[in-house]
Amino acid sequence: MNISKTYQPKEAEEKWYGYWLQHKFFKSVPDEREPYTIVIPPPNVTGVLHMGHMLNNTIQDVLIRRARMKGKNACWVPGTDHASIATEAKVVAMLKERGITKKDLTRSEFMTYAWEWKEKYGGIILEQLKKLGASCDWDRTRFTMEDDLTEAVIDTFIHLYKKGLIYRGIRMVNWDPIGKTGVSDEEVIRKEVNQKLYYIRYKVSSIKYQVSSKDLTSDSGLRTSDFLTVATTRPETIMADAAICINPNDERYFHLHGKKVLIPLINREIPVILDEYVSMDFGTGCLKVTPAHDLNDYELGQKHNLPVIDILNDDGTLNENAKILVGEDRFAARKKIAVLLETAGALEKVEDYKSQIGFSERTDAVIEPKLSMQWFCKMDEMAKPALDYVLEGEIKLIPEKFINTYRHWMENIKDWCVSRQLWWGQQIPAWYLPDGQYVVAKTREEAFEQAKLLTTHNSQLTTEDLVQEEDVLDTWFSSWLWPISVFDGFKDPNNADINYYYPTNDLVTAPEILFLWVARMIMAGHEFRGEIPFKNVYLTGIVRDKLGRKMSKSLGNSPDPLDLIEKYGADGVRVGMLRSSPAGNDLMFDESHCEWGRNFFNKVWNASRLIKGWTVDDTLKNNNQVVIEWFESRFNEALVEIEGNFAQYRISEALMSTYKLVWDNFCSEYLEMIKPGYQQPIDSETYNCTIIFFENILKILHPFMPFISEELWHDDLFGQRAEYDCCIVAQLPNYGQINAQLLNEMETVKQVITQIRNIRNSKQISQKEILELSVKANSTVPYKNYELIIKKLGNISALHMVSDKISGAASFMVWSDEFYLPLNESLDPYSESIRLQKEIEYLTGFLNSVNSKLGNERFMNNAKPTIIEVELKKKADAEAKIKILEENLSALAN
RNA sequence: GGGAGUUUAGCUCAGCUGGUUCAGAGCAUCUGCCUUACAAGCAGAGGGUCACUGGUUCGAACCCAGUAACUCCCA
Repeated sequence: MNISKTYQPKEAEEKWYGYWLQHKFFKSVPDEREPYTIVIPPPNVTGVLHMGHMLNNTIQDVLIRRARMKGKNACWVPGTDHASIATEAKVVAMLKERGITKKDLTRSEFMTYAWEWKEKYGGIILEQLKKLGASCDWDRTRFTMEDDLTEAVIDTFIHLYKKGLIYRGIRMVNWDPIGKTGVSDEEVIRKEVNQKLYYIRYKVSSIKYQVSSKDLTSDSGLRTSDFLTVATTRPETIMADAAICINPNDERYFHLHGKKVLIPLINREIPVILDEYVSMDFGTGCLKVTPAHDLNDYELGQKHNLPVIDILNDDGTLNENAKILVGEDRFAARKKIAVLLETAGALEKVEDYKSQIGFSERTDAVIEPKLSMQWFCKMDEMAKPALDYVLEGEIKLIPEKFINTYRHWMENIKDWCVSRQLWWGQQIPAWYLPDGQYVVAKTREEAFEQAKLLTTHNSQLTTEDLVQEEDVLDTWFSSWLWPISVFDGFKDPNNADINYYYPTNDLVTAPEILFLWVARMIMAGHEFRGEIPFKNVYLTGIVRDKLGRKMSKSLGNSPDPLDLIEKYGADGVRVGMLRSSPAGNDLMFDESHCEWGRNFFNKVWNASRLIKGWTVDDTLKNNNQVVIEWFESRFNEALVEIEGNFAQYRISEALMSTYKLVWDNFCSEYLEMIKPGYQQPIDSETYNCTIIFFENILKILHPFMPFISEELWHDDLFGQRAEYDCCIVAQLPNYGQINAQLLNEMETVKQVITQIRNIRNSKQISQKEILELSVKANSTVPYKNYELIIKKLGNISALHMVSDKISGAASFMVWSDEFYLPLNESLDPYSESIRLQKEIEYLTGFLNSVNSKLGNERFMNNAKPTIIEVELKKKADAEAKIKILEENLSALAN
């Protein structure tokens, strides 16, 4: 018998995880049972477990374990994502340590190093998930860049290209001039920086204009009608200007409509255009439009058909298009041009200015918006059915509030830029001919066949002349296929697995990737299988620290999940995470949650120690029948609650229901009620019932706390278990009868006990001092049935049913019943009368409010009959109680 | 700039169909207990202008409108 006062999780965690694996309880193969499937949101292969993963995977594990215990064929597919950007950065860092730079390597050499890195360090996170207790079918582990999944990516790209959904186009990317690469938005760190705002004068070139009086009174930047003034933080880009834009409603500038102006220093003529996009309040109200070097300007330029003049080289120096300062770095050029403008009399003033600037996460270079040729996937056609699935409820978002967000996004969807300027990933299967034309094909040979058809003038073309697109596909272009590709649905569209497991049931993920990932999986499901990929999407919150900051490595505010597991046990961390994390709401993480979890499983542990300490005496008769029946009812009631909570994905509520059942009802109430005196034996009937109750409790605890429940499942308490008789595969108990009257009566009895304890506390009478209790029952509650319970928990020696008040005794009421506790010391009549008066006062106020309701004709006419009934009962109860209290008060006076 | 959300006890959050004098839980606080399962515990207690302003209703934390603060997503 294990007598340790506290449960030691570590040993049990290792033992049982190994046991589960060894007995293949996580393994799933299609059979006749109903499937229940979850595909894991594949974590980055470079990743280490963070708190977000903990929450996310705990929820998935709870769902999958519950499904398993409900007799379903539960299949949780794990895997990792190749994460182009993050992994490539890791590999570059590794190479740097070895003194190798990426640009000295060929693509295939680089890929060799990258795979080496992946094999060595990748997938640590999956090992960490095991520590959490994740019951994934590890035999099914997939990787988004493994051969089969890569083939699926290439095939789907070609499929979409053939459908006309893939095209090339120009797009503004975040350019890192030091790293000489495009970086994703996620890798751009925005910082507030002190800058200067330069006010630059552009000369109006056509002289024909009329002077309006407004020009003279306006305090705008327009000093004379010969000039307009533009405020900019980037004077070095004026050579790339394509227009000046003003708001058409801006009265200050009506005279400029249709005019042209000259760029200072280079005297190139550009038009003044009108667009409401320009804010009249900011700067001078005149905006220089530089399509090549600003995203908004680019869009404005597209709208107004402006030329795109790119004046920057890849390294951030000015190129020939700039005409002046060619070869200078952009920042040096900024300083120099300010001087030139000043000298030319075109610089009106310079102001200090604060604004947000993007920096490259990796090189800390100021990000330069840069136009480049990218590959795109058309979205509008695919978005429509994906939107309908959600609007029509075929796919449920939990919580529902995300439907609005989803719809808004899907109705305003932009084409997806699928190319990335990296090597680690699936290289785009496009092949360029020497003349710049291209074909899309799976292999060089197929590409060559197609290319031959394109070239009429070049019969010399060989396969070697084709150059494959350098860019790889966006990582999401492989993850959007995940629910299909993990079951080989592309390689073999009719295989047993995909037919059985797809569509999957629940997807558990973070709301920030609702569009990046979830929406696209829905599109892919429809496009490639004509079916939804999953039925429910449970969106978790973001794990934040106590200050509300997102937990991140760079802030260093995230605890190491493995340390937490070490400290509080996997079970403790699991329930700690779940406790205050309703779907879609952020979780303010604090270690005290885990402490709470640890205390919870320790309570369960100690309950087992108590039961184990009992000796059974077969000759004893069962005095606890009413308690046993009550707990049965209470247990069934809790089961219904828990089931209801799960049905609505209120997982933290389900946990709280379980917690209350176990801690309050089972430990504090049931066990205390049946507990025999010290070193006294217990009757066999009560003991056997208790064992059954405890086993059922282990079952409902298992999805939340798999390790301790499995450990106790195999305790001596339950005798010898067969090898495969494990909690993980036990079937959840079915509901039985709920005796509502019994539950109500017990609530009343519990109140009586609380009141007795309360009087002890307030009168400073020790819990050990034995008292007698007299009951003047005005209701029909059969207190005698509960005599043993009241005696035991109230430390009462005798329970007298009386028909008269007892003077001089401490008294209290539960509903309309009167209770008297004669004390050794005499009561202070003064404070007792104050107490009674206060209570009467409160009840009178209550009664008045009820009476005013009942006296309100409109209430009587409109309220539902059941509500009126309740009010009438409240009135009767209050009146009866006031009457009794007044009697007691007058008795006190005599 | 566009969209979504949040605001309830000191803290973190519940409150589901509007109906128990305007409310619950855990943590924290206070009081008393080392009572032979558990001090990681037991028995109690205190603590609230349900962000603000209006409206609808017999009745509002809940429905509607507006305001404020904060958060997230997209650009």
